[in-house]
Amino acid sequence: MPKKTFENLSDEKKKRIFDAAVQEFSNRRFSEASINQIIKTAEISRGSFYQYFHNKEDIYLYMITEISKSKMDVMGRTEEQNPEADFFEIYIKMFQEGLQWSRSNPDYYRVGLLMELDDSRFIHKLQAMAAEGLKSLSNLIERDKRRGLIKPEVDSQLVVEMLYTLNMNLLMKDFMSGLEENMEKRFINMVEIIRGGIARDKS
Amino acid sequence: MPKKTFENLSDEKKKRIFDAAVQEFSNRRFSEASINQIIKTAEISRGSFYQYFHNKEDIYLYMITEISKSKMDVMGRTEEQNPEADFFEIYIKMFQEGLQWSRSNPDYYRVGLLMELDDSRFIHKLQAMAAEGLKSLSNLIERDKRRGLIKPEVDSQLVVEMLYTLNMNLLMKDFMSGLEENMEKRFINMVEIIRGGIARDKS
DNA sequence: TTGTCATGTGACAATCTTGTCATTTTCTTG
DNA sequence: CAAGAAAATGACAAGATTGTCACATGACAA
Repeated sequence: MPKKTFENLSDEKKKRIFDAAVQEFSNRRFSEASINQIIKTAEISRGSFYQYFHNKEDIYLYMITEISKSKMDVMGRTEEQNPEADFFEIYIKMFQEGLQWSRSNPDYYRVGLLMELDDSRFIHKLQAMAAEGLKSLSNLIERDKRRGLIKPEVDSQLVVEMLYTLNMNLLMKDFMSGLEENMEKRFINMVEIIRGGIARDKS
Repeated sequence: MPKKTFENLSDEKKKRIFDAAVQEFSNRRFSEASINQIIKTAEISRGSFYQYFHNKEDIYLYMITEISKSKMDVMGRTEEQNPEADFFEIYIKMFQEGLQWSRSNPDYYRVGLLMELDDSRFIHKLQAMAAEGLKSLSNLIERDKRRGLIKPEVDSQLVVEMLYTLNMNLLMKDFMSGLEENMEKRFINMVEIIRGGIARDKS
């Protein structure tokens, strides 16, 4: 949590600092990011920084929170929109919306990917928290089991992990290389393979 | 390539340095690993180090090469052993052998995983080279297509990537958390899902 | 105008890092 | 044994990093 002194700042200055943080954390992993760079970009003094934030973790958390807010505004309502859609329809839709969001907020998106790459204690805690969010997905799979769409013996948690892993890997490659041409096609391809692997045999 | 002065060293000293490098690179990513730590562990002076190697990349490459040799001695013959086995049988066998190798050489194994996590230019080049090795796997899939075991429209390259990604993710988790109880079971579970997704419908 | 108080500042200490180089030590060979 | 070659050494330069702290500044109220 930023200190009270930070809250007191003008919106303009707060934004300047936030943007500087995004700039840094979207180019270097948390453990490699430098406060020096942030204060240089934000044009504040070293002393000020420590008057606003306790340390690097503090500003990172602040930034992540802000970004999450922004993402929540755009996404997170896919599930409610089509209550009748099956798991894979919803999942693909979510992917596409995520893609759209990442295209309009490339920096925020890069922050997220770099977070995935980090291996500091601190970041691992955050990742664990994020993983909680995946539970709702496995609930969807369970529902489709009851509907008779998915084999009952399938480990839904495992499937969610698989999809998440493959998804992340795909985004990561895109992020690193910049080529994303048939990314969506590849994504759907992968999802279809898994769907085929867990779908209940038609009979 | 290490300098000639390094080659001239006694086997004992070479091993001492190699072991020190393994110790460091199995605990920190390439970009974070410190030469200081290596020379301290190996008990050589700073000057000596630079008389043996050009820089950090140099010793890393040397170490990776040695590790690869050691792994090649143990693995890499799975495919030839059962020329009649189908792709998934071979793949699972490979995984199991790899697991065994990693258990008898945990440090080498950690080096490999940390390499996967790094994002420096240098390491990316190495990763690209390693990826070449995956081609032989997609050949196996192609063969199984011809055998009528796998749907002809499947993108074999994509399947290999999926398996590789999932595999890595599994190993990584194990690496981080230390719990590996039902790892093999989970692995087979995942592989079976993909197999089900690309297998030709029985008819 | 003056006193108070929140805020801004950058020099500083304390740690790191890599790569170099003049010097010393050890080895080898005539 | 003695001279010349090869190897080992660690101090050093030059560059980072984070967090602290004594002080400067400026706003606001009495």
